[in-house]
Amino acid sequence: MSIPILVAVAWPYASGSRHLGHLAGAYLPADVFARYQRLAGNRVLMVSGSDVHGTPITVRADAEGVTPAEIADRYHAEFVGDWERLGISWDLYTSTGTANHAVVTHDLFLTLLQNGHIDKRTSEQYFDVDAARFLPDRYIEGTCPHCGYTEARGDQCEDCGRTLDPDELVDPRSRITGTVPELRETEHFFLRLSDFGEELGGWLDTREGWRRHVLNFSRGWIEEGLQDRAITRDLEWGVDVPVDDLGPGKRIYVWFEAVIGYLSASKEWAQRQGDPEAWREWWEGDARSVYFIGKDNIPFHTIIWPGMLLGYGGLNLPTDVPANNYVTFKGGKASASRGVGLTIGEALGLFEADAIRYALAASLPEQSDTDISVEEIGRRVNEELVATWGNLVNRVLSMVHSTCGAEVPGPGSRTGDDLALLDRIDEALVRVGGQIDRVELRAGLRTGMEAAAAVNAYLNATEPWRLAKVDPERASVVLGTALAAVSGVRLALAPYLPFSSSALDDVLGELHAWRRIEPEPGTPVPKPTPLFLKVNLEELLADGADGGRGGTVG
RNA sequence: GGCGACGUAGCUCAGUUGGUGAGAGCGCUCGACUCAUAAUCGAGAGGUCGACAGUUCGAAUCUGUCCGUCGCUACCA
Repeated sequence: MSIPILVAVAWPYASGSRHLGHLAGAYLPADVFARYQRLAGNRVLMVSGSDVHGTPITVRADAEGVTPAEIADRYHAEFVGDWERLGISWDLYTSTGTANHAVVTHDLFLTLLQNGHIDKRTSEQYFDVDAARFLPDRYIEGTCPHCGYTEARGDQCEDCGRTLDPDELVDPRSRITGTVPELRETEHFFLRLSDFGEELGGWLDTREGWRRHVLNFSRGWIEEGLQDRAITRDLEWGVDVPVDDLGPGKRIYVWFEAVIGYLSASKEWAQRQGDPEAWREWWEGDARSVYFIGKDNIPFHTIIWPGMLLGYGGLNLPTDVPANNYVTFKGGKASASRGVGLTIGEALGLFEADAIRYALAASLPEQSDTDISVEEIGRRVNEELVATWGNLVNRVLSMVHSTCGAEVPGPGSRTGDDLALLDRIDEALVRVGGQIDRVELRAGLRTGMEAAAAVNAYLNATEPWRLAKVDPERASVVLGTALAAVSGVRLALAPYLPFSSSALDDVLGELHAWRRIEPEPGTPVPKPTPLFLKVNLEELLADGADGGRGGTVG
């Protein structure tokens, strides 16, 4: 039975490099899930893209003296390169800067407006007279009322860490002109989230299999009472507002617009397929939609986006939002800007892609935050990935090469022990499939590695290197069995380790289904090269690649 | 301050709705093997499950208090 499954993945913010925490939080788990579902025969649509709007990008652009588009383009290109090198298997990776995205955003906005879920309200905001524009919180500086820090921003004091409102600042001044801003009335559109509180609460109560921290967090939000939220801003950079009664200088705010990316990307994908209506298969009826995000994104995906979908009507709400917790580096929250943890690019300079994928998949913060370091990644790679799996492949292929005439042997007559091993592997495949389907990805990887260990144990028990001298026929059967078992383990690990998996295509055949395949007898088996490189930790650390200082900041 | 969590073997982490003697990987000790990237396999040692009090026939698992850690509380997403 083939099911349409939308794999919706958090939109990375194109304001700077993403780090391993982001990778472990959303992109890697989504990719493992999607790769498995495709092998299982389901119709996967995996989409995401770069989020290119919002204030931090304009702040960075101002600081560097370039346009926001240049910042967004730079990091979008970097992300695309990261995904390529990591093997993240998008059906479409786009951005929120496309014309299509604006069209879809306008459709959502206008429909919600027409349905009465968006209204217009007036508030007071700081206005820079010289620059003739309203100022986002981050564009206002002043003295922190709590600690006296003179460079505090309108949204937060970076010295004492407290969050602020701009009107709390002593001696506020504009970051653009340095003049004293004045409060002026401004109009903005608001999403009437409060319209959906009851319905969303009821919907959450029907969710089964959701992670506890995701449900707790979401219910907490609803119990506190949903606040209507402004969805436009006084900005020049963003999707424009599709009605003109607000006047110029207003844009749709990123959090409203970015989540729409899941839908606009699906539509863009359909258009590229030459079948503009094809997206409906994943958004209507009996489709599954699974949103892979970090925990900081939970309310946007369990409250706000579902609310928008309810208000729009006719589209599926998320089936599951298996949000991850954080990966910390030596106890500190990863942050590229503070030099804590490794960016994806830095990590790819130190480790092979599959090595990174393995180490992170083994440490995914599915239940609680997990801690990682360069040393820990290296240890996982050397003592688990290389020792258990890479070495198993190498020892089996080496023996087949040297004792089976350098080709895949026929099955021969397998004994009960041989068949028991293969049964064990097939059971593991069923288990791994179930675990990945439930997004228990660490457990699935563990199951796959245990299967590899079982093959190692089988070899130690049957000792084909000795049989080769006394009973070549039996040795051939054992090695053929071991190779068939390796074929199954390789499939179990394929969603996690796509590069090393496909490196075995020549000997073991290409993967097309979630079912162990018998290697084709007679297939040439050359002298193997190691599947993974061992990590030289001392060298890495001597080069200063310690992933930052770690520890806690602030 | 408010909110959400977390504190389980040396390290990193699992422990569904409370109930056979508390688990895994790695590390450590001992043993087997030597085909394989000094890799593998087996056995073992090691924890009063942060502290205190309570509910219960019975709690790592529920309640309260305390100590410690983290995240959120943004016109970041």
